[in-house]
Amino acid sequence: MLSFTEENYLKALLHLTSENGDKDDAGTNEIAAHLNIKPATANDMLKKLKEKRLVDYERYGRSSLTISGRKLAIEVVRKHRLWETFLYEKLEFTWDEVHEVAEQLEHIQSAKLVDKLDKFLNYPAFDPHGDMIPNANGEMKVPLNKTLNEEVIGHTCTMVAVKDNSASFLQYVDKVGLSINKKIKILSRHPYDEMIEIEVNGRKASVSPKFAENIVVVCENCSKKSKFPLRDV
Amino acid sequence: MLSFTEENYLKALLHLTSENGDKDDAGTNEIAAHLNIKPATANDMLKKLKEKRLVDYERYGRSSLTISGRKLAIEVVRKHRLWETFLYEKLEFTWDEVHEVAEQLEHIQSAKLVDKLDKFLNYPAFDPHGDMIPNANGEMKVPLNKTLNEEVIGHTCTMVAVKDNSASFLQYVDKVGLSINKKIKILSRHPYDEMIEIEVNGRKASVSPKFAENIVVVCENCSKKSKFPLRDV
DNA sequence: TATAATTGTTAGATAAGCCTAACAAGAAAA
DNA sequence: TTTTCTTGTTAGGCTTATCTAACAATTATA
Repeated sequence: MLSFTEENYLKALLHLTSENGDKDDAGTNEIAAHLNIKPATANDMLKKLKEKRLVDYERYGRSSLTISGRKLAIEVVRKHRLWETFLYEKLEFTWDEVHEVAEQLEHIQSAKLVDKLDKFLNYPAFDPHGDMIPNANGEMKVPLNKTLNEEVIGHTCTMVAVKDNSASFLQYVDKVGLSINKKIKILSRHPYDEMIEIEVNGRKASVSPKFAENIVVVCENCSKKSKFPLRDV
Repeated sequence: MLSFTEENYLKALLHLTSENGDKDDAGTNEIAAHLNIKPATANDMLKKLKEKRLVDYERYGRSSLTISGRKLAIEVVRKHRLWETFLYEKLEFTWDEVHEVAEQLEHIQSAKLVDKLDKFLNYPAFDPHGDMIPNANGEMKVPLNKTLNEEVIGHTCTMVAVKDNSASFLQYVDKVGLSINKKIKILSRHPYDEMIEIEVNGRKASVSPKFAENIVVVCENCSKKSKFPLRDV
């Protein structure tokens, strides 16, 4: 069982490597800065996590997660984003309030809790910030930054974000029955005026290309790649 | 801000005093035993909590909570029982699984979270074990162990427990739309056969005295006393 | 390549929360 | 009332996670 602190180091390492792009390892100072602690402290912890076989660390070298470390880190990220989604969707928190509380909730130890929460939220793929939520196997759908207007007929996609934040547009979105994480099925497209027939929550609606242009979606059928790939152990 | 540990000491003291009846103070050994730690450790903490004005402690004397200590302890109990209710009612946990996870969740710091959770659960008065949940002011309704059959016409009561645990009875309970924490309004009683007309979730139903005899309720109108009274500060 | 700047490490200290072992105070019993 | 038992306290240690200050290795620069 890991301490809160240890979990936070793993999470930091995940974010500094796989997540924020190019690099696949991180320096001690960098890790310390990310966690708002001193390099000396991070150094001690890296040695401890190396002992536990969660981090690859060598004296004066850069550090990265082992496979087991990565798995645990992804589990923490999964919990964080599920809790953020819960706070936002069920408890009326605003998107900017969720992070702080989720930082605490992500450390609750109970496999059953996470799985039941996931089910309760209907297996969301994205949190209120639009970040991907790993599923129980650590896999994620990578968003393709497609708009609803570009979606293939017959496919089912998930709404990720809006491009237009005006009150009038958001009210329209609401009226159609759409919101973040809603599943949208593309039924057809009228050749005459390009109007798109969609289905949301079993309810049909017809939207214009202009409207569809401002809805960002990810298509479950089109993308399979994981942001934090969990190579086989 | 209190640590998890400090919160647990306050909770222990609350349970050893106001809750479990007669005594209104607790000995050092008793507190230590309740928390599964050594008396020496408890002794240190009692001195620390006295410094923080949360506990009344004197050398070689028995300890009790101050008004502020009691308030904080009740807040922890409130959170514990709200989380138990959430796990049971929303996440399909069984009543014997909720405690362990709630022991962790009760320490999450966020006033907004507690209040929103309370609202989300529709301000429940009892947790899955039938224990009273303090409201935002630390007040609780004391159950009177009344059965539905004894309830006054016109009053609204809350279902707390069942006396008969047979499958056939529980299915009947379910069919009528009843479950723990459901609010029941007593509409009338037919003089001919003593059948009781009730309203649950806006739905009317007619139940027999035999049925009503096996439903334990607490009447919001009949009891006002708090189990952990929060005297005025 | 020699020096300067950056980055990483070690040693020693502190605070929280726990322990054991020895001792002191108070209560009960002889 | 003296002895014994129970209860509570103190002193000194341990671990985790943090710090500062001094030092070492690596990398960049002149």
